[in-house]
Amino acid sequence: MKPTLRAVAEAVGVSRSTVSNAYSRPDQLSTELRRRILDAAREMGYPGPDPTARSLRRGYVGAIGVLFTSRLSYAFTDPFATQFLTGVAQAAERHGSSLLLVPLPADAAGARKAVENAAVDGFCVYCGGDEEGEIVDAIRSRGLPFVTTSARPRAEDRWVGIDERAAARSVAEHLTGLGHRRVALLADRVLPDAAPGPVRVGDLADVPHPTTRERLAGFADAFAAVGVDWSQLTILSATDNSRPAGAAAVGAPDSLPEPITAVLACADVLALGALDTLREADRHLAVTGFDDIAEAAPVGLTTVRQPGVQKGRRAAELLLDPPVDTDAHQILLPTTLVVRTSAGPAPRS
Amino acid sequence: MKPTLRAVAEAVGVSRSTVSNAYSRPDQLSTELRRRILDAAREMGYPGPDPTARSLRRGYVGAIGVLFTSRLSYAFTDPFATQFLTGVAQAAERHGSSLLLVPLPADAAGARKAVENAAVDGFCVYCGGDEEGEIVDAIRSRGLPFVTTSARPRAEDRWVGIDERAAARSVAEHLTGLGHRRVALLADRVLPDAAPGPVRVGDLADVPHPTTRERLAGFADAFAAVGVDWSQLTILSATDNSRPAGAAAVGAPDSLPEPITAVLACADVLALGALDTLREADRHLAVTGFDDIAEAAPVGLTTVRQPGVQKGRRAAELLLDPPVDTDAHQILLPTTLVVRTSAGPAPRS
DNA sequence: TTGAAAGCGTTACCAG
DNA sequence: CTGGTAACGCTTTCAA
Repeated sequence: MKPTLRAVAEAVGVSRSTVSNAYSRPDQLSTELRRRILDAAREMGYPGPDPTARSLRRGYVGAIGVLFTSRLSYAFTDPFATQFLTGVAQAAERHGSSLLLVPLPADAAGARKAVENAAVDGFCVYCGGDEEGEIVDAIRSRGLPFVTTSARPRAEDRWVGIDERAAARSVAEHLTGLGHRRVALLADRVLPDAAPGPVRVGDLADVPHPTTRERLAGFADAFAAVGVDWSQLTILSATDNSRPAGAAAVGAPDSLPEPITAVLACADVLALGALDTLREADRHLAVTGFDDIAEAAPVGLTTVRQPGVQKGRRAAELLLDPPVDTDAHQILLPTTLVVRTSAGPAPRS
Repeated sequence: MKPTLRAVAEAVGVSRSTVSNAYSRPDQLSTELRRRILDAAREMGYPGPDPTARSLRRGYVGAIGVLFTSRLSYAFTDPFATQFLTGVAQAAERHGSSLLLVPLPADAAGARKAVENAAVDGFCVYCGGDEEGEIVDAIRSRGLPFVTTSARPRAEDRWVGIDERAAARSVAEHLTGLGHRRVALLADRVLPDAAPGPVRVGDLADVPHPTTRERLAGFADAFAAVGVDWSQLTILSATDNSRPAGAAAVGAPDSLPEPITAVLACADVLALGALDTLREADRHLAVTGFDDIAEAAPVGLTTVRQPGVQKGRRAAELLLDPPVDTDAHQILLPTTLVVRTSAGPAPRS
């Protein structure tokens, strides 16, 4: 039986408040008495105030939650997610908070429940898909602060992110500038249950994931500007945001519905996978990525850089000490086109 | 003002227990009543039972803590730590638990406090240094279960790990087999405040970190077996367990106290750093690592593989559903010597 | 500087 | 199946 604060109080012969003060407000009692209490506590094996009870009473937990749409183990496997988490961890650490990593079940009800059960002071919503609405709703009804990082939210909510569409457009323009006209766009789960490979997407609005939607739209913008419209673009869907899934999605490049000269991926990991497949097939198409993860540079991947660590850090800061000025509640981070060698000029046809 | 369970009860005209049951024990009331309660709750904006209050009452949190000795952001940066976390996350996820990542301040008192304040059901102690004693002590006095992963603990404690010494010895024997006799051992913080580079270590017992101590001992075993004793080995200390720190520790290879033909690192990241420096200096020494992280294969690093993901997974499992048989509370994982190209035969002198 | 009283929001037990 | 009562372990006024 663990001793409680009460037991210590009785043993020392003081009131519970005094013992509590000995731990939490040393200035409220004499050094000598405090010493006596702490000593007695140690002797009795009292481990200090129970964190749960303390949280309940104080209304403050000392931890922030990070919500992952995909499997939790993903968090440590995906390079961009890792960058983001590093940033969050930096800010949390400085603030003295812990990080609660919350895996979200795929079903909306389960996700809601996960949010409702997390003992935290606020949430970083990392990359929600279409279920983000449900999640945000659950957080809001708990009355906790949160920061989102994908599609731009309501004006009153906190957000840190990039201009997805413009960023995507910038790589795509690089490709149109190089003469590419027949291209494939590669993204994770373009449509809900798509098999790996080409899919028909009648309308961009059908794409569930907002970030993917924005990036595809950005790509499309650039091609539209040179007279290539949406229906002429090949869309490749991966089953996952991972290198193998990217490789699988490209499949047999020669059997694609349309001949292409370039692949524009919505993430570096996908682009890397595409490169794997193409190298295997000995095809030399132009490939571009998105994010600029560490693995991109060594293989010369042309991509758009977004500051992942900073994104995480600023998200956590927004949560932990929000700027008084509400105008500063939404932070737009810069992106840069990083031109390397993976995307050369289109072959003259 | 967030509504509470009590408010819902009053609104519906039932007792608090009934509302509570509606959430936590659906079988305790009629479907119809439950529906009415849940509907009313939704309407009032009641987000469901407060997680903190629930934890206090139930005596169960639904989260396990992972304790990091080094900076928290390390967790996502260090490849081996990442593997470990992935494993922990897998197990936690399956069990429906969240992961609380707890950064430990460098000072013992702070670390103790961090442990005492974490609202969790148990701890995975990842890689404690010499302060592990203090930490384990704090956990124990809270009466929570824990699993450690470094030096083998008391018989009654849970542990998952490898035979550090034998594993280290196996790489070292590979090197002695190749004829190496004058070598340097490279490790993270061999002595408490060592500057990067060579240090004198009179006695292995002076090395604070138990894992490092074991690995160095294993290396030494192999060399002792061929007549090279401890005092003839050069010890290189890094300031950190990272690639740059490894690079810095090797410093100017030609200015080392003794000429060497090989560097045995206690971690792949350090070995990688050493390789960076040596390549820079155009020196072609043999280099070996430890862990077999993903980056090891591409550069042909000879190393010892330990199953990182599995280590994390089994640690978490040991915590989440401990085997009834206490004999199974300590799990020894296998290691394998992985011979690649980074360590060739010693030059004939 | 100390202590008494009043919760924080739940859930468990047990009687009805 | 329902509801009253008593905690869970602590912190925080507020008055002494």
